[in-house]
Amino acid sequence: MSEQTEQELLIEELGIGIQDLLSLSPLASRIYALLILCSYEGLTFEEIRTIIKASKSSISVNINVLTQLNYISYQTKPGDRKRYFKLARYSSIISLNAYHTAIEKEIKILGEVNAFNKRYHPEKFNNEESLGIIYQDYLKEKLQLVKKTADKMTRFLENEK
Amino acid sequence: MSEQTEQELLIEELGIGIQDLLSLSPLASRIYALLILCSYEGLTFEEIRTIIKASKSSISVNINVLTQLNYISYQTKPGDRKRYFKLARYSSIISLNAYHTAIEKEIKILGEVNAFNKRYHPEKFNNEESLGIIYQDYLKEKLQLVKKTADKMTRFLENEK
DNA sequence: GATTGAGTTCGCTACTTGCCGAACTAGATG
DNA sequence: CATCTAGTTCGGCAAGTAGCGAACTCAATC
Repeated sequence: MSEQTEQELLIEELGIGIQDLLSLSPLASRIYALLILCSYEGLTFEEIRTIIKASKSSISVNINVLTQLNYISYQTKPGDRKRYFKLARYSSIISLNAYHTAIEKEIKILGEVNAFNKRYHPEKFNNEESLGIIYQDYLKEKLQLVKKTADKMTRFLENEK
Repeated sequence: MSEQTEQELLIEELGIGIQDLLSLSPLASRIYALLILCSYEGLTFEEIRTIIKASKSSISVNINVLTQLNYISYQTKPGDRKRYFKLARYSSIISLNAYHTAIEKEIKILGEVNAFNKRYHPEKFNNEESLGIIYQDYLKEKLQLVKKTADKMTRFLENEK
């Protein structure tokens, strides 16, 4: 299988993963996937367009979304109007942070649910509390893990700057 | 604030959380949320309908979806045609397992991406490998955590049967 | 055997999403 | 100042979703 074909298949597969994980549009996910696979030197608007096979307008909109979210960034070169798109340096950390926030919210809601049950259904709380607490612990551990990973990544990126 | 009002607010909040987390429809998520809050004795179709304020048909469809997915189940009583819906005993474990599968898939894709980069962009792999490996480790730890939690819950539920 | 009650099925509508093409803008370059 | 190139904006269309109401089924009861 050629690099191109292999890349195309990976973009589709990875794209769907990204779509589920970050809730981006299919096109935005494919662009993100492409830049994960080969953005070291940066790809131009036209290069992205040819590989992804979508209209100028859609590419434009979705590149802007990804830029806004800090998932991608671009460089320019003197005497060259094109922009060279690549993964944003801290993109992985950005998305981990978004995940961190989501977990915090889940913990908050779970706390409210537990409080509600404790107050209005104390009779069944023996049961619920324990399942609730196991889940609460799980969320807290996950939060730790995410934070630890983000820190590890930051350290790594700072080092090789 | 009355129990009712508080419950309604919690259903909305928790419902949205469930919707994002399990990708269920808004209505299915609200029903699930309701049963999380007060399903110990089981709620009838009509009770659910009055609290959630939706049409019979929509309630029917969404209850069936939740049942299919093993998130909820029901009991019947002799000489009573109604069904009494409640959380399925293992619902939390069911959803943790779904999550487990999703993480495994993510690990697989990440492996493919790393292999692709190693093969076609070895020059930049020093960098990529390290970020890739940090993320790989993170996913593996998360997988462990999910498994551990599911086991803990299973043990708990077996015990108090 | 007619009626009631619990739930299902079907057809429809309103809304949202994702993308496209065509027209446009703005900053170089001849 | 005209032109070319990189990218944006706008209007619209096609497909998918969520939910509704009305008609239906099927079992139990009178």
